Amino acid sequence: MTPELPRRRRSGRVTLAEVARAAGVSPITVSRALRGERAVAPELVARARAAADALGYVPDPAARALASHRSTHVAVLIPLLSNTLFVDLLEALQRTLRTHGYQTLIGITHYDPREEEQLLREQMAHRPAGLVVTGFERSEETRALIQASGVPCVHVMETSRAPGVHCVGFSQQDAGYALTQHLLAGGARRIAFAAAQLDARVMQRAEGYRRALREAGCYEPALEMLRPEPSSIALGGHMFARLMSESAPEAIFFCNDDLAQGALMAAPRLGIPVPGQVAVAGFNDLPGSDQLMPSLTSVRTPRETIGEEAALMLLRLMRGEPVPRPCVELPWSLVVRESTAAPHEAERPAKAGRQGSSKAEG
Amino acid sequence: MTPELPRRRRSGRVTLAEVARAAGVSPITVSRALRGERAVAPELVARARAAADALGYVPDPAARALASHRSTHVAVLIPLLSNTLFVDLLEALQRTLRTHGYQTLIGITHYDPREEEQLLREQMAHRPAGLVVTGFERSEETRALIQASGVPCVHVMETSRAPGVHCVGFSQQDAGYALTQHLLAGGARRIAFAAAQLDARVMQRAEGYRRALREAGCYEPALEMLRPEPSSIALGGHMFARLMSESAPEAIFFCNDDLAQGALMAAPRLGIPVPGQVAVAGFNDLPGSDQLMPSLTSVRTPRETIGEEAALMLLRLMRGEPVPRPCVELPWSLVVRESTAAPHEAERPAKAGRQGSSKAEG
DNA sequence: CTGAAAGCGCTTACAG
DNA sequence: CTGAAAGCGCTTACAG
Repeated sequence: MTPELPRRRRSGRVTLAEVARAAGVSPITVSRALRGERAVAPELVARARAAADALGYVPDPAARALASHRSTHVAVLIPLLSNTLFVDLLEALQRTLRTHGYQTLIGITHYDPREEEQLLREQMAHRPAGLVVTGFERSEETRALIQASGVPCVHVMETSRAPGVHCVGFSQQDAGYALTQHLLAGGARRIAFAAAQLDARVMQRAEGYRRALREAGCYEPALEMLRPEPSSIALGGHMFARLMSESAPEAIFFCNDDLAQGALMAAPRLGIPVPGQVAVAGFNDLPGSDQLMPSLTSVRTPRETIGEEAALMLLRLMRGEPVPRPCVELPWSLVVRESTAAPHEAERPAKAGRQGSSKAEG
Repeated sequence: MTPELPRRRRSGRVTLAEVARAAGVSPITVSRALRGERAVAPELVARARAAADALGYVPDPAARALASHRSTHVAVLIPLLSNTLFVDLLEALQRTLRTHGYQTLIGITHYDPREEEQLLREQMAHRPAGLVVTGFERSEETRALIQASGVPCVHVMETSRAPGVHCVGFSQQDAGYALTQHLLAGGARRIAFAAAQLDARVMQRAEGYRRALREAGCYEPALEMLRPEPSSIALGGHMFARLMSESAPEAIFFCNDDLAQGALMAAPRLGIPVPGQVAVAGFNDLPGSDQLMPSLTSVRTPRETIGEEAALMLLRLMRGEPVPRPCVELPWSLVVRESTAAPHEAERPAKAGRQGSSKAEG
């Protein structure tokens, strides 16, 4: 007959106190031993670890967060999940953070500053240990919220040398410049820039495009087609059709592979040979770009590495460790494929040169 | 001169006690009022709300979780994020849960039962209020873990009438059957089934395919090409090339649009007219399938609705409310496009029939 | 290097 | 319908 104990509110999980009792030390010592904090006598660390393992102890994140004012959550704000670019970034980020005991909370902003602000407010209520945000374009309120919170924050995809800013990205402008130079090298002079969404990164690519064309003395503002709506494969097809009928450029730099893929899919319907009549290039090198006919020239962006590096930087910040370089700029590479082959190349059998790619440092 | 108070560990946030003081009631009453629990006098509810708003009170999720043994986190386990299918599901899920005050923690299993188990263990440590898992295929340990935890769980993408099981999905088999019937109706007899990944849902589509062909008296096991590796656009191209050279079927049912898109992209390189020589169909209707040339016949799957319905079901379970139907089966629709056009249709101008789609209930 | 006390901010369980 | 007390499981801040 088990005695009727006073009603408890225990959750059934093994607690630190139980581990301490088993190990024959105080709960605080177990806490310190398990967290690797301070100098605890090696022997006690071993005893604490053994007892914790034996009992299957799992620290309670809620109790930990309440007592320490810091959770093991990292809030991540990205514009979209329906773009492989951000999925790759997120997977790398999440994998790296998880290895170090942190959970990732994802907020999807849909490129809307107010949505971003709302998401951030909600996430801040959960006392995240760290924060990852996309780029630098956001509302003043959001910026102030981040600043005032004191939560370590890493910016991804773009770079900035501003003091106090932590970021991991690459030079969108340099990549846009290099891609445009590649188109110029193919002999094109009338080169269009076709973009949608028009976020900061897209506009930085546009700047690279302009710089290259100005240097070559053939910048024509009329050859820019800038559309504010979300980017999509279908939109790429429409933009391609309009561009070809209205200004018939010799080459088109689409601000991302979604649009460029749409152009390549629309081309046979429109009876426009690519690259025979017009060269086409994209950006980000998304799945499918290497398989289309013709295969698509693009810029391979280092999103996995950005995710990994950003996670590592944030881990240092969250632990209060010094960060060697607050601004990490990563290399990208130009991937040259059939869609921008020079005329004489285009006449070769379709398969030739498909795997060709040249690298350029960002 | 501010008096030197004893060092506190306050986090700076507004607490329930402060709201209570401002409202002139006890903290418990404010707690109850804000949570809408029990019958609190309407006047006190109003006072509590007003005070909370005035002070900008945000409940501390960690304290709440610690005291109540339940968090506001919902753990979601999905195989991948690099497939629009799951992204659409997840976005709907997250949007609906967020509206009701729940956060979503995403775990990506990569179709690996051990990874799923590991992720679940980590997430369970955070006392999730609810759980969403993909399908029914998992390790016995994982199943036991879910069962023993007592955490409400909803299964998505597939359905099961097993007692005690909560699920939202559609009949993968019926959809596979209907798609195969469509191919038969186009006059094809030698119809191949080409699949990768081979998860439970893919094999249910295969069952639908087999059922339809057996009924028509033309099932040939040799026309099934089942590959265990992950599905991709490139793999679809390879499988298409092999199928056409080895068994030259009249139609191919690819288990998903990734593979089918790869086939459509490879076809012109291989000089194989689609649908002239072979009809091609996919599954899930992913972005790009309507833009390719020829556009791709597929099955539009109700992933957004699944996400929404699963979230609503889980909300009821988490609140302890009765669930009207524990197994929700949603309709899908057949989207007929150019890639399976009958011979006489294929000769019409390419644009004809592109937007055509017929609906069938699942 | 180790520990007893107090506290994090909430909710449960019990009274009234 | 309302509240005083106790407790959730951990860590901080202070001593020794």
